[in-house]
Amino acid sequence: MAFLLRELPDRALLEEFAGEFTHLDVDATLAYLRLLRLGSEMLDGLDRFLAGEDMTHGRWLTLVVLHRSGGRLLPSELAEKQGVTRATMTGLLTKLVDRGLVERELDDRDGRREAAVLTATGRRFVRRVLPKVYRHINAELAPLSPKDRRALARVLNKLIDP
Amino acid sequence: MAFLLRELPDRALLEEFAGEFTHLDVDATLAYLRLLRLGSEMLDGLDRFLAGEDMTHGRWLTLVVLHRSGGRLLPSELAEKQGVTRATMTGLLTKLVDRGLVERELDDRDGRREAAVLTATGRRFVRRVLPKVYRHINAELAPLSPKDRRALARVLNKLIDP
DNA sequence: GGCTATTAGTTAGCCGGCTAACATGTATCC
DNA sequence: GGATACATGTTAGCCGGCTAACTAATAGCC
Repeated sequence: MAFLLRELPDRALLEEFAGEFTHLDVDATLAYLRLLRLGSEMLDGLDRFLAGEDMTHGRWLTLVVLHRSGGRLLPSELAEKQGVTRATMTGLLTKLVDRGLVERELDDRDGRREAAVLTATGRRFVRRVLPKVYRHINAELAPLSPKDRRALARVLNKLIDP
Repeated sequence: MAFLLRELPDRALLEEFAGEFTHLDVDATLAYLRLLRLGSEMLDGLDRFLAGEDMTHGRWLTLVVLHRSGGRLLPSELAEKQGVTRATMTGLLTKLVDRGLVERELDDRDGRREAAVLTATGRRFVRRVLPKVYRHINAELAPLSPKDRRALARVLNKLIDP
C-alpha cells in the first residue's frame, strides 16, 4: 500500500482545478496529498533502514510494542495495539519466533490463550536497534526546525484525537 | 504496507525513554510516528472510499495522472510520475483496460512504446468521481481549522522539498 | 450438565506492491 | 551493416497486508 505520487499538484494548479471541480478545498487537498505522499515515503524509508537489520516495520513494531508492555502480551492484544488483524499477527509472531526473538507460552488456565513473550535475545535486539531507529527518525526530520517539528506534531495530533 | 500503530506513545512516555535511549528527539519522534500513522490511516480511508466506486488508490491515481496530462502517456512516464515500477504499471493498466477506462495504442514509429490513452468512459469516470474525492478529503481534514491546514501543508512541503 | 454463543488463534486464498529476468525493438559505434 | 548497448514493456515469483472460514476452548443459559 504505497502512495508515492511524485508529481504532486501545486497550489496554482489546484486553484485552477477549483474552478472546474466543485468541493475542492485547496489547502485541505494540498495537506492531504502531501500527508499521503510523505507517510508512504517515510514508511518505505523505515523499511529500507530496517532491512539492514534483517527486519521489517511490521515485525519491528511488534517487538517494540512487546518491549514497551513488559515483554508479554497475547497475540490478540498485540494485534489490537499495533492495528493489524489477528491473522496478520500470527504471521508476524511466527517469523519472530523462528528468529528466536519471541517465544509462545500456553496459558495453563485458558487453553485458547498463548502469550507472546520477548526472549532475552529479543530484548537485546530492541535495545541495540532502537537508538539507530531514533537516529534514522532524526535524519528524516532534519529539514524541519524544532519549532516546525512541534507544530507538525501538534497539528497531526488534532487529526488523531479530534 | 500499513502502519496503524493504535497506541502511539505520548510526550511523557517518550521523555521517559529519552533518559534510557540515546539519540531520542522527542518532538521529531512524536511528529514522525503520527505522520506514519496518519498516512496509513488516510490511505486506508481512501481505499475504503474508492471501493464504493469499484476502484483502488493505485488505479485511481493512474487515471488522475493521465487525466491531468491530457489523457495520453507512456506506461514508463506514468510509472515515474506515480512513483511505482513499470512492472506495477503494467498490472494497473491491464485492469483499467479491462474496465474500458483506458486503451493501449501502439506507437507506429517506435515499436517498443505503447501509450496509455484515457477513453471517453475513463474521462467521464474521473469527472464524476473527482468531486466525491474532494468531499472525502474535506471530511478527513474537517478537524483542522483553515489555518491549521495551511500550516500543515507548509510544514510537510519542507520535508518534500527540503 | 449439556446446547449455544463467544473468544483465541490459525489457515487458505486474494490483492497490490516489489525485484529479477526476460523478450523485443531501437540506437550507437566500429 | 552487424555486434553491442540501451530502452520499453511484460512475466514470474516473493512479501506483507487483508477477509472469510475454520478449530479448539471457554462461558453462559436453560
